[in-house]
Amino acid sequence: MSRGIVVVASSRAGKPSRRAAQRESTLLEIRREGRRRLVSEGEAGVTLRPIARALGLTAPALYRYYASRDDLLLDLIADLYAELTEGMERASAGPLPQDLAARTVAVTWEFRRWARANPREFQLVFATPVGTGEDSRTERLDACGQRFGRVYQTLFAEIWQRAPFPIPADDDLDPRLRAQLATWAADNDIPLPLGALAMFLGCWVRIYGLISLEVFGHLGFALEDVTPMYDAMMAELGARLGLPWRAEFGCPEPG
Amino acid sequence: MSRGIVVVASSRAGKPSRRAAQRESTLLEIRREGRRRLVSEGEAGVTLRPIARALGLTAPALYRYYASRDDLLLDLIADLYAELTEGMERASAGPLPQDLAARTVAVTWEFRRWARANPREFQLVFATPVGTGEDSRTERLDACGQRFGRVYQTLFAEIWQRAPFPIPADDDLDPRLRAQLATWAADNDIPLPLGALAMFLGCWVRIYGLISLEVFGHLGFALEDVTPMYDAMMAELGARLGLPWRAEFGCPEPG
DNA sequence: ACACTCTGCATACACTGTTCACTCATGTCA
DNA sequence: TGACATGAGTGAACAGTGTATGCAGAGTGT
Repeated sequence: MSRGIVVVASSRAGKPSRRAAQRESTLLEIRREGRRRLVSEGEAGVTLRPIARALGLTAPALYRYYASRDDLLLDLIADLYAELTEGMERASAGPLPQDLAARTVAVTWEFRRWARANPREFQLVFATPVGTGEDSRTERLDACGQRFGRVYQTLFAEIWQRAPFPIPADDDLDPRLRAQLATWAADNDIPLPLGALAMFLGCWVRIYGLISLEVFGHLGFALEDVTPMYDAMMAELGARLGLPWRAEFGCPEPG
Repeated sequence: MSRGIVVVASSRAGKPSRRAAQRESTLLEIRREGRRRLVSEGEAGVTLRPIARALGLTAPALYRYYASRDDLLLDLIADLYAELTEGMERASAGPLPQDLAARTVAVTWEFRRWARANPREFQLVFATPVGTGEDSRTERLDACGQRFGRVYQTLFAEIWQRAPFPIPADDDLDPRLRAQLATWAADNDIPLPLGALAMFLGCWVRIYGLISLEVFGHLGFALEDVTPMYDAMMAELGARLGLPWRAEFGCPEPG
């Protein structure tokens, strides 16, 4: 289902017809309003009638723009997801290109910042079981996920290529794990040794694990403020990756 | 609100009156039916009318047992959570008490088993932002969380006390982190050095991170079957904790 | 000016959680 | 045993929800 909405054709020339412009505008308004509700009240707060009312419409009118509520929601989530990725890409491009340590810090900090600023969206994107919802959902978010993953993957590859760091030898890897890593590397043309890939996954597990635990409040039993532990983890990861760490990488701001 | 239901008084003597027994029975049926729907269709699938219909009642009747749908849901989630903890406690008690490596493996394996068998409940319990829902929710689940945490905490303390393993010195810890760990240890009478506590949190981050990523399908981009990586991680954690690892700890079964 | 498409609306349907007034069986007490 | 209170369950109703249908009117291309 879910693909019942056809993009309106613009008038033959390049300039969009008045109607197409109007459509684009209300489409934007719908997303803006929906997003506000998603962020402030969570997934359940995205309901059609209030959204429609906010722009002077009625609920069925929204079906001219989205085939279903789920479609709208998916669009909103994908938007947030894309924004996260763009933020991380910007963060990665912020420091000098050759300052890989600073770029790693900036990217991960942006990830954490976004997660803490948008806990509900973080849950929707990063902590929702697969197979929940329709396939279109999984499909679309997978596309976003690939772009997200590329940020870390390219950064990691750069780090390795600039200055290889100690990794486990292929023979030290579980044969089953080794086979999977080999498949992954081959399918995606990743020019890294298998041990480095294992290391990459290990780093991702720790970054994701710590930030998730923080966002979901599952470190409160021990830590009131996760930032010091986050800093310590990043420093350790930096050390393992052979990144020259600097004092300024620690985050001064509390909470 | 949410506490509008008073337990019916049993007749003066110990034996429950016929009515109290009946009540207990239908209460159980409600939970059983609700649980089935929660597991099979997720949080949104727990709706009053179908549950009531399943036991030959109407929806308002359920309000004699639960003050609201949220209350019922909370009960169901807490039940699942408690079952997880009990499963892990059983797993910890399975091997010989002095075989700490086997107990660690068994406990964590049970955690992973439960998470994969109940992804939706795993999300509800371990991956839902704090502050979502009412305070009673947070409160109740926190109580369950404490019991859950105790399984790992006691096991970890036993490991350390039996045979201390290398830990960072206090001076090597970030002062802010050190202070938080000290507070935590003091408030809960944990007889472990601060470095060991940092290590505990680090282990928890990795276990939680890997299992979450698996359950939420965020390792599929690289690994088809997470078990080998899980085994590798457990072996590494075991090595760090000085646990004598044995080949049989690896899980033979795929997927 | 025509025909056509697209937008939006009113209505309706089947749901949802929840409240209210009411009935009727059960339990308690004089 | 009779009187009374309690507690379980009901049907009706309310305010919501997503969604389907049919119809009006505006925008657009010929």
